[in-house]
Amino acid sequence: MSVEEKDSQQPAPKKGRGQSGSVSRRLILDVAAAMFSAQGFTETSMREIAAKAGMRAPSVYYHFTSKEQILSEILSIAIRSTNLAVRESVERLPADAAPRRKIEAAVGAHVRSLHRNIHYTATSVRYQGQVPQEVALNVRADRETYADYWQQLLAEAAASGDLSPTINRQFLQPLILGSMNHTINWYDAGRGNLEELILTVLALFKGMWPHQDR
Amino acid sequence: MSVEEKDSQQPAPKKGRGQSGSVSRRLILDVAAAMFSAQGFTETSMREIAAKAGMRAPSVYYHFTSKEQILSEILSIAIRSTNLAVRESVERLPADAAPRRKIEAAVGAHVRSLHRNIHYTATSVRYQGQVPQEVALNVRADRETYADYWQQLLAEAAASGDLSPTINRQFLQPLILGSMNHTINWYDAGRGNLEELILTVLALFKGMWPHQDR
DNA sequence: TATTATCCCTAATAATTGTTAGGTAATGAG
DNA sequence: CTCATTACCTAACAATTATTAGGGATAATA
Repeated sequence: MSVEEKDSQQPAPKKGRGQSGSVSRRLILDVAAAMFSAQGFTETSMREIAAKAGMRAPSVYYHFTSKEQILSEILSIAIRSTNLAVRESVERLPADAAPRRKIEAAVGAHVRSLHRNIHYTATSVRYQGQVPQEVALNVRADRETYADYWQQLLAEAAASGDLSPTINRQFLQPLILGSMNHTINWYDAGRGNLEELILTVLALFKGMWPHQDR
Repeated sequence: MSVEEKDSQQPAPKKGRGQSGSVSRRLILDVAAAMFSAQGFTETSMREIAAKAGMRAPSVYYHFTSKEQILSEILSIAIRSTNLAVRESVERLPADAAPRRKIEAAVGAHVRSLHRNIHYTATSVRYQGQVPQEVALNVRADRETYADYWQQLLAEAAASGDLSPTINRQFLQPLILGSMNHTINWYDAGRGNLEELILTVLALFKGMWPHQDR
């Protein structure tokens, strides 16, 4: 109350001797994600990360409290961005769209999101259940939120009879997400046509629908 | 010629002060595979491996020349055993079996092999293209042999019209293998029914066949 | 019994790791 | 100009790592 109020003002504090703080922070995340996904977490040292970000290892600790925090933020960014992209693509459909159309939209958005920020998502996919405990706790909520959304989509499809009865629903979600996630290991988005990959995934998964017509 | 010939005789050298050599060797591989698949390669130390095998770290070097050699053998065992199981299951079919039946047999054998030696295969799946260079060179041949076999199965199916034309064949193999391989991350073979998982995979993939009937 | 190969041991080494302590140059505010 | 904040730096540390050197006990062989 007694202090000055500085509402809706970006501080824009250009200080120090190097880059702006948030720029360096994002740069560290970017290079760390690239190296974690290519070599692995433990195989990447703080000295390597710092070097590629144009600084020395101890300077990284000005932006992050530990190496694990870097990993934790990378995983959160990956999961949240995919979660957001998938939701938006589904909500962009007509309100009365069939569950099958929603799931097809979600598949496309998931694959596109995977390959748009490949370094982040590849790190996320590669470290499922293999991250240090503290990191796992931080990311668990984001993971469950996303998994729940897919379960909801599938439950809608099942309720409306859009799912083939020969499909065990318990296995469906991990099978679908797993096969999409695995594309980060072999699909080179720089060379190929991502939309064609999505169409092939949808064609391959036609077995989940009771009618084969489109 | 001048030396004694001991043909077809197992040496069976029970010596030293601990277990028989080959028993310890296999034990080291088993515990290492379990820990590599659970924690990762770099996150597992030679001291830990040795402890679980009932010895001290330097003793491991009596059986293996390096930590990387242990990883290399684990990967080879995983790939070779799956390769063998898949081939045998296909060759067990009638000689004139349709390509579709062969692929379905291969899918079942692959999934069963994955979950039979889960520690070895999980290590293999998790370290695709992320292993030290020397290890990658040793295992590359085994990997390519197995990949070639699948390409052959798929080529047969395509030639006989058993493959849906809307499927991009270039993406088919990695998509199929990827979704199966990813089951090691979520499917608990101890609890569930593996054969039901296989049936669900086959049902889900029905989109690859031009006719939906069976 | 003497010998030898096998299988494991203790002790030690050099290298690398994540992280902390404490300092310094640049910038903007007063 | 003064001063505080920001964003980096060098130096150093304790811990852990894979690996080597060299030794000793066991058991089959001769």
